[in-house]
Amino acid sequence: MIHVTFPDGSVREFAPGITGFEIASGISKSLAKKAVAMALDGALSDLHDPITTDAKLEIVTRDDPRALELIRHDAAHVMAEAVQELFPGTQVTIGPVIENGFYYDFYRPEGPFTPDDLPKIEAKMREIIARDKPFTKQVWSRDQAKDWFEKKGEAFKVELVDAISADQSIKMYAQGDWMDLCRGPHMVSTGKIGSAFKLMKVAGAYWRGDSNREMLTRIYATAWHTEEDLKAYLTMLEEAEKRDHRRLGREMDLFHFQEEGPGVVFWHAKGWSMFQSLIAYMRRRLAGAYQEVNGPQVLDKVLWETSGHWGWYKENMFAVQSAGEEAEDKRIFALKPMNCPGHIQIFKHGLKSYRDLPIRMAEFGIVHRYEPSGAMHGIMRVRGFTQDDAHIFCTEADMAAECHKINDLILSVYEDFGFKEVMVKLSTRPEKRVGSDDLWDHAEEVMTKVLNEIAERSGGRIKTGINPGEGAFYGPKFEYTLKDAIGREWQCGTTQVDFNLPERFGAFYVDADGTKKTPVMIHRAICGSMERFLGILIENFAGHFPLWFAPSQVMVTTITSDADDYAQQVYDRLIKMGVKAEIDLRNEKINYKVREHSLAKIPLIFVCGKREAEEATVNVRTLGSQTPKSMTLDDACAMVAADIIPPDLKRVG
RNA sequence: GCUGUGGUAGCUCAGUGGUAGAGCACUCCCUUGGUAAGGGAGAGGUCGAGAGUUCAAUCCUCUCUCACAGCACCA
Repeated sequence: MIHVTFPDGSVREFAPGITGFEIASGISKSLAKKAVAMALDGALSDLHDPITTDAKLEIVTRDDPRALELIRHDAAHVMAEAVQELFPGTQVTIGPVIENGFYYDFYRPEGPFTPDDLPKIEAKMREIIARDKPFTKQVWSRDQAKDWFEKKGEAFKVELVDAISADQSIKMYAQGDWMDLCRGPHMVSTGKIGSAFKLMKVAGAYWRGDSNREMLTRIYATAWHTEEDLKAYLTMLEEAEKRDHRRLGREMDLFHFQEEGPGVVFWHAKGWSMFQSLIAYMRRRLAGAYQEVNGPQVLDKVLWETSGHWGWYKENMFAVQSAGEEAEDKRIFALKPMNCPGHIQIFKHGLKSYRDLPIRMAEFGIVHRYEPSGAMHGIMRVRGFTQDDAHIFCTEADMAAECHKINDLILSVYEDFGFKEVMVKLSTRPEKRVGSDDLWDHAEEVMTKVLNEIAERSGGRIKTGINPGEGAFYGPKFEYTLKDAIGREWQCGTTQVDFNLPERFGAFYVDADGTKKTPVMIHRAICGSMERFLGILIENFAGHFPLWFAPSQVMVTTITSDADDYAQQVYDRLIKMGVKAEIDLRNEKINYKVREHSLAKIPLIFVCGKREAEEATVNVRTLGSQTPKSMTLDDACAMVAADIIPPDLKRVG
């Protein structure tokens, strides 16, 4: 007999081999009817699997949160069946569950699916679900599975069977007449999938993610417990689209792109004002600890050969040469893709003593990288961008302390922009690397210790983790990922220890004993790319920036032209105070002006009418509020003066 | 870079093998209106670029380019 423990703690005895379904049926008919799967010691499995050992058992019903994964997975199988029913000759490959849904990759010699095919496939899926055929499992031998797929012309499945390690069984799941290789588990029948799903889009995807292999046609879909959940998800997508930085950038007149400059940003006045606010803020945060420098934009390729970029990174670099056909100077220069070689030249200029270390060299460096055309995305991924870059030249003994200093700064900066949830991950040695194992052992040891200290000091607020093998070839690194207002994660900051570059360039300092020593170099960025960080801010705030960061803070506007002079005085005063104010004296109704400036997401509208002019007041309308508030001009100015102070300056009082 | 889909006025988009249309925005006129669109008139486009087919191309074909979605990439 085996002992089965139920969620309420009770234990019952059963004969070995009893199934979850049998147990559920024994409890109640309705439970058996509602059950879709079971969890044995927390692991989901098929309801009809035999239970052979003592275990904790939970009967999983369709409304259980864990069933969602099953709904999606089952739906993927149904999608594959629907496709093969509608389009014979289409090969199935893989169809995993992903965040918010699932996809299935198909191979079609006659070309990819089009969006027009989706409604047909979806209708067929609903038909299959209505048939409500049970999912049944069989364990096959490797040869049997290969043979079966070969006969069906499923070359990709044969490859998958081959890839399954010898110690694992080959499981085949059938739903009616249709059968697929699958790890499982599945629900009891296709009918349990329900109707809250929708095919979203078609896309190309490489077989096994390898750009040298076949391009498959992928169908993405979303699936949920209920129609309400589905609707909520679709609404969320619409919301995300509304805060797309490319759209807001246009609507708020921040920047634009045009054909002649793929991947480079035309910053308009308001966007540039934000850009400058960000840099001004960062400069204040660096003051005292860092020296800001500026390296040249264009340098002889020889320098990039020394740094190794010309070998490693050439495909991503822009070469620059005299454009004159008659020019004698045929030297090839490169537009800098990184700032480090420039900083090392500055470090090398003049002898450095151990007393000078650590030297923290910062630059808001503009770099150009030839990104693949398909990689570009608004201001998030561009070919020309500004890094808030710094390089710290220090001794090995300084490393841990410097990493901590950087960490404190990064977390504090993120918090000033309202990002409280941050994840720090340590990337360890990759396969291809430079430096001895001893060196890596030591560096990883130091950084692991730092990582643990970061987690401890934050009191659990900062989550940490390890990315094994993801380090740079020249050293381990920390990567900082923040979470935005709608839960998306963005990797921004990075701290990278480098044993390689200082040596390549022959950088050294004179140590206490008079000998030459190679410094350790730490690369670090906080925002990463200023352009991208601004994009993240735009989407995070959906354009509703905190007052201190808004590119346009106050709009002064009038109700009638009688108040023009007064409004002008208000505007002048705000400008003198350093407020980013604008004035709108147009002969338009106040409704019209309020609507326009609200849509432009200007945080404050100071409405001036005849009454305000007489009483020296302004009527303050805050973005998002329907009820304006009358204030004396002095009070309104005092309020604005207090609220435009950036958070770092507010801290010092 | 790969697969697919697109590019028509500043923006959002309609449209046709006989060289173009709407709404908003813009300019002017009327209107001076108290918190999310007052009314009228006007101006504005080499239909992404090049080549081809055709009597005729914005429309069909090809090449290029840019954008979008996904993949791949992201020292």
